[in-house]
Order: sequence, then C-alpha cells, then structure tokens
Amino acid sequence: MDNIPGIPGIGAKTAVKLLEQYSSVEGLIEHAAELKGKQKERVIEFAEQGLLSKKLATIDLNVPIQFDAKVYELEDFDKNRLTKVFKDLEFRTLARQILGEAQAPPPGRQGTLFGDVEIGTATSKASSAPPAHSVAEKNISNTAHEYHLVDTKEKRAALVELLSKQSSFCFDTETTSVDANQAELVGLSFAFKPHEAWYVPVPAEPAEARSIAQEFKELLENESIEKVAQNIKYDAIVLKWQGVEVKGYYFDTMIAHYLLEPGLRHNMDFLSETYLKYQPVSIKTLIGRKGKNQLSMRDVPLEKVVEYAAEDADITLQLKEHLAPKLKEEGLQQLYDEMEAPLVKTLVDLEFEGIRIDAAFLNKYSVELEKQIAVSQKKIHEKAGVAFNIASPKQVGEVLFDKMKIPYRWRKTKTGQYSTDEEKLSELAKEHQFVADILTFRGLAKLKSTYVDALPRMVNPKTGRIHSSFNQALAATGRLASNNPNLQNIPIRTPEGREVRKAFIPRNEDYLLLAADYSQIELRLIAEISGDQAMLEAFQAGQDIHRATAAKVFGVAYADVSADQRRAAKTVNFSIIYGAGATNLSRQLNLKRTAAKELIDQYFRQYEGLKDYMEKIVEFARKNGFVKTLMGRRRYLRDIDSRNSMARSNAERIAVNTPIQGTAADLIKIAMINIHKAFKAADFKSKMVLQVHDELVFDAHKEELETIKPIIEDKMKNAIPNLKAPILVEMGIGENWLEAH
DNA sequence: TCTGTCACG
DNA sequence: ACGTACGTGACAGAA
Repeated sequence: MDNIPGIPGIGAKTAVKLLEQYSSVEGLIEHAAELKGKQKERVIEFAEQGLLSKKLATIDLNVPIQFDAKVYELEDFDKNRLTKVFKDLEFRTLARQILGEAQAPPPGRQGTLFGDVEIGTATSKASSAPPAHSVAEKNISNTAHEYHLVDTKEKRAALVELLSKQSSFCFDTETTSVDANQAELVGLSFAFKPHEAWYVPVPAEPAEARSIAQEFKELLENESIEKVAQNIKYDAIVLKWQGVEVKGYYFDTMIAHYLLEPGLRHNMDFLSETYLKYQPVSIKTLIGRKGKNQLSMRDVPLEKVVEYAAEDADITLQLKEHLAPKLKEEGLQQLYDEMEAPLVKTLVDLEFEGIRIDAAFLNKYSVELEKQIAVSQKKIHEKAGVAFNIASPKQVGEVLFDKMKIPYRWRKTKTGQYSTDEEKLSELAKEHQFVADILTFRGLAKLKSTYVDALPRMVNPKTGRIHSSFNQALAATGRLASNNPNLQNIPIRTPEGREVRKAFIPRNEDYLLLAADYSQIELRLIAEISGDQAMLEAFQAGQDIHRATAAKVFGVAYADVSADQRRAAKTVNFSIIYGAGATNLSRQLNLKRTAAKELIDQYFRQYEGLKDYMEKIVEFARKNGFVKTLMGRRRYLRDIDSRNSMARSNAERIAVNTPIQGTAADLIKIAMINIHKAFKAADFKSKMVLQVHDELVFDAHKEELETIKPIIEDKMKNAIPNLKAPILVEMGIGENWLEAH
C-alpha cells in the first residue's frame, strides 16, 4: 500500500467554512440520509451529540476548535489533533481537503463519509450553521487595565506594604529559563484584584537580584496569606534559589483545573481563553519562536515585560476566582487541600534537592557501549551486504523484507512502512540470527543515547546533581510524570540496562541510597476496591498473589504451582488490571484465543468479586460519565456511551483501570506528603529524592537510617488507614540505586 | 514537526 | 473481517 501523492491543501478560510458546514445538526442529518450501515450510525451519533465542533471539542481533542479569526491564521490550528480525530471518524476526504495531506486510505473500503465534497460548493449551507461561538475576543488592547511598574526601593516597599494587608494575592516570576533550577530571576509580578497588577523588575547582577527578592521574603513567607499562582511549584523553586520559601496556602490554578478536568490541558493561555474569553499576550511576540534566535526574557524591553508579566498575574488571579468555587461545587476541595496542594511543597523540596550521578562511571560505560555498538554494526552490515542505517526503522524494514526477502506476516504501519518493533523482530530472531543482531544493536544504541550519554549532560552545574521535574498535572489517572530527564524510566529489566542504576549514588560518603517499594500495590488495591474475598484472603494470608492465583485457576495446590503456571497467572492478573480481553491475553501468553478465554473465565470464577467490580464500575461510568479513585479523584469518560465500539471499549478499559492506578497514585502522594512533613519536623539530613509510581528513593544519612526506616514504612503503609488489604513495603539500602533494591 | 521504537510502573 | 491491553517521556530518523 503506497501513499498517494500529496494533494495541496485548500485555503484556511475554505477549511473553516467546511468545518462550519459540518457543524450543523441539519447538515449532518441530511448527509446521514444518503449513507448506510455503520457510517450512518456514526453520523447520527454526532448529530445526536450536538455538533461536530462539539464532538471535536470533547472526544479526542479536548480542546475547543474555534471558528473565528484565530483559525484563519492557521497559527494555532492544531493539525495533529485534527488529523487524529478525522482519522478516528473516518472523515478521510475532509481531512485531505482541510489538512492538505496525503491520507493513505485502506484499499477496498467504502467511500468517505460525506462523499467527495467539492470545495467550490461547500458554502451553500454555511448560513444554516450556528454562529461560531465567540471566544477570546478580549485581549490587552481592548480591556481596561492598570499595570504598574515598580522600579524603585520606595515603590517596592509600598507594594509590600499593600500586599501585606491582603489575605490572598497572586504572584508570578519572570525568568531566563524553563528549568526552575537553572533560571535567573528577571522579575516578579503581583495582583490581588482583577485588572490591576504590579511588576517588579530584577537586575541581572546576582547579589542585587537576591537583595530585591529578600525585600519580598517576609511577605512571601507569611503563613497566613494565601498565594495564588499558575504552576506555583516553578516559582517556588526559583524563589528558593533566592533564599525565599513561599509559604501559606497555595492556590494553583493549573492543579485546580487538573482536578476539575484531568483530561484537558492546563496551561494558562488555554485556561484564559476558555474561561475568561481573554487572549493573553503571547510569549512568542516577546521572545520569538523557539530556536537559536529566541531572546531571553532579560533582553525584552521593560515596557513590554511589564504588560506581559503583570497580565499573567492578573489573569491567574481571575482564573482563581473562577476555579475556586468550582472545586467546592464538584466536591474536590478536600482532595485539593489535603493532597495536591501539600504535594506541591513536597515536590518543591524534592526537585530542589535533586540526585547525584556518577558521571565518570557513565562515561566509561559509554565507551564500552560504543565498542559493542561498532562491532554489532560491522557484523550487521557485512551480513546485509550494504551499509544501511540500523537506527532507521524504514531502512531496517527494507533490508529485511525487500532485500533479504524474509517473509513479512503483519500489518504495515499507518504510513505504509514495515513494522520492525521488538515484538515482530523477536519472532523472526529465532530463525534469523541477523534479526537478533539488529535487536541487540537497537538495545545498545537506545541505552547509550537515552541514558548513558544523556544523563551526564543533565547535571546542573550549580549543584552537580540531576534535578528532574515532576509534572503534577499531566497523567489523567493522578500519577506524576517525570521529565528533563525522565527518572521514572531508568532501565532495570535487562542486565546491560540495569548498569545505569549504578550511576545513581548518595551525595557523599556519609550517605546511602534507600529505596522503599510498595509490593503489588495495584493488585492489593483492586482487592480492596472490589472487596473480592478470595483475593483479600490470599493477601491477608501473606501469599504470593501470582502463585495463589495460579493455584486457584489451574486447580493445583499452592505448593505445586509450576513456574509456567505462575507466569501465566501473573499475566492474567495484569491483564485484569488493564481490562484486557481474551485476544490480547492470548497474544501475551502465546495461547489460542479460546484457551485464553477459558483462562479468563476460570479466573473470574475464582475471583467473583473482581468480575462484579468490573461490571459495576463500567455501569457507574455509564451512569455518571466519570469514574473516581478512593480519594475522590475523578476522570471523565466521554466515550463511555459511544456507538463506536472501539472508542467505547477503550473507555470501558479506562473505567476499570483508572480507579486502581489512580488510587495507587493517591496513596503514594499521601505517603510523600507525610514523610516530607515528618522529615522537616525532625530536621533530618536525609531527603526524599525520587518517586517512581510505587517507589520512593531517599538520599539517607547513615546515622539517621534506623530512625527514618520505620517512619518511611509507617507513612507508606498507613497513608490510607483501615484498608482490608494489607499494604506491604519493601526497603533496601545501598551504595547506589541498583544495590538499594 | 511527526513517526516509530522502546525505557519504566 | 478486524480491531486494544493501562499510564507515561525521550531519542533518532525522516520529512
């Protein structure tokens, strides 16, 4: 299946008109009459749900597509998202016309949903379309505002005086970097009532900068004044570097919105446009697009920074007014106050702390890997007879399946390439040593580029440590996500990969690394949440859950479970957590579909409570449109009633999985907060330095080890009290992260 | 900038 | 007839 040649895109204006036309219910119904079967169903579904635009806004995009002047510029036209939705809805012709891309239609499929719409005729029904919803028509030039420049010591003192009298204020920092641990402070802005804000520039000279920050120290550290900000963790870390600890109640607009709408985006521009209908000054107009010509905030003329920075504080304050009542209405206040807000402070300290890396060790390993890669590459090129790029999936596919004529038995990727992922190649590797060599090469190259070479480059020159950032408002389940670098995906499963963990070391010879893991947390929680007696009893008896499962499912004594039986039971246990069906289980276990089905049936006969739970949770989701964790975190499932069976099944799996994954996330978040509090109260030298979903890592002072171990264990086990399922924590200590396991 | 691949829980 | 395991982030290659 080859790609068809690209068809030039139609103009943006025409694109918008097309979209408007298909946004009307009447337009959709009319088209539906001409269609048959599944496509007809789908069109009616869209019509029922309201408008196409609404569909676009809620199902996959989770962002409103706007049919106003903004879109005409195509500047903010989110092509990827739109492509995905069009593909999902099988709007191929429309996609091609609007996005101007070569879509690769599967051969022999029925025609496009709307037939081939001619561009010239697309305007006839535009008038019957509802008015484009007006969005973000306000901006700084048509909205009254008072933004003050605070550029003298006297003015700053007056501002501090004014702010000290408030019970709450909003603030924001301007800096030179997106990395809070590298950023220099450029300015501070403040607001406490809508449409008025203050901007305080900060000079480049470090001592002067610090001195100005200190003028605001008492104010920012005042426990009784609420602090409002968008992504306050960033500002708090920047200020911590200036010797200021931001204290008091945190209202973070980003995190508040994350709890209200976990599936949407939470950046300030989006929030402002959506809820305030106000388009903020774009940072691009100040510092330019990303790239080598991008300016630093320090280089932007002061009068422009004042407008931009003051506006940010102003908008954030207005967003708080909008979001705070909603948190209460939606019953998310307690979750915010007791979990997310305190966690921000925990993460500020954790990220500020960072973790030490043995760069010399990694550099040595890099040289070793380079040698192995060179040998592997030479071997592969010789066998292939051509010097191709083994890191290119495209070239690997061509060499294996065109040149060497190895039979290809799978679906190609959506771009028409041969798929050469690990799963496919492993199968071929049994018969072809050459394919095995390619997998070896890939493994080594990945290890070197992603970890061994990348980590030393991430060392902060100021601290000599790595400061990953933990995103608290990303994963829809409530988990944290680590980036820059991602320290939640450091290898452990293979011996070569595991070496990397030896590079994570204590700060000095007085310290050791301590790792504390929840054991089988998700299975314990599914037992808890479902209340399944058999699984609870297995845990309460202290049994190995996979072995216990195997004994039940295969009808053998606990002691007689074979290694293969345990492995199969383990896979089934996981497949249950993920809501997977027989098809996938059969693939995982290399079984016939019918055998996998039988296995699942037997599983549910043994764990009836689990079966009930899965049915009940899907029913709950259908009734309420969302699911929730033990602590009340919500996730909306907009596809739970979809007529598209794929979208619906997907929503059903999410309904099953999210309460489990999300409750595990809640549990460890509470543990982190309580451990952080206890450590602070006791003024320990030991620090929490990493979280990896079910594991916490500490840079532990040797003399404190025996004191902190029971504290950590207690806070982790009892994060949520009175659970029926026993929670187990395993701890290890070592000279590096690998040894600590 | 997107795609394919692969690292983790 | 045929689909999909849940949740993430980063890299190299190919446009």
